[in-house]
Amino acid sequence: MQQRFYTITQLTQEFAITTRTLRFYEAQGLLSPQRRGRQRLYSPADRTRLKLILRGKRLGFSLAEISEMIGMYGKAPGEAGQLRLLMEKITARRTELLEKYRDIELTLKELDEVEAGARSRMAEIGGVFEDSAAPVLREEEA
DNA sequence: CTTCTCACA
DNA sequence: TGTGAGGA
Repeated sequence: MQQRFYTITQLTQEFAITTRTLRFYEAQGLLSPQRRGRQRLYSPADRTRLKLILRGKRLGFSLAEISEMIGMYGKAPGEAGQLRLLMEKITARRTELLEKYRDIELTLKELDEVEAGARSRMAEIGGVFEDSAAPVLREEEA
């Protein structure tokens, strides 16, 4: 293998993270770049690990979970065990998200009810809302 | 610029 | 799960 390395700043620029984040991941045991003197040198493998970490983060996994998932590389249960763990994590994460989703739906429904109450009360006292004719807009997030 | 530690949300 | 500060 040709040893091409990345410096900490190269990685921070490539992945839009800070040096402190990278060092933090290292302190948490998720990365272990080699050193040239006191400087960190990240191998292509380290870079790949970092990608995995960031992907895990996007999916909402904790660093501990991510560490658990990618950390068992070449360990006892092997790849099959690793994949099983991943499946478990995915199921758990989906359940968690669906639960939140239901909570949000409930809250939205309650907001509608409160709003309806406010509107009818306003009508009773003969007042008018500024936007009484405007449709309720709900923008989706990107 | 890099490194580290400590406090803090 | 990181950030801010301050020093080397």
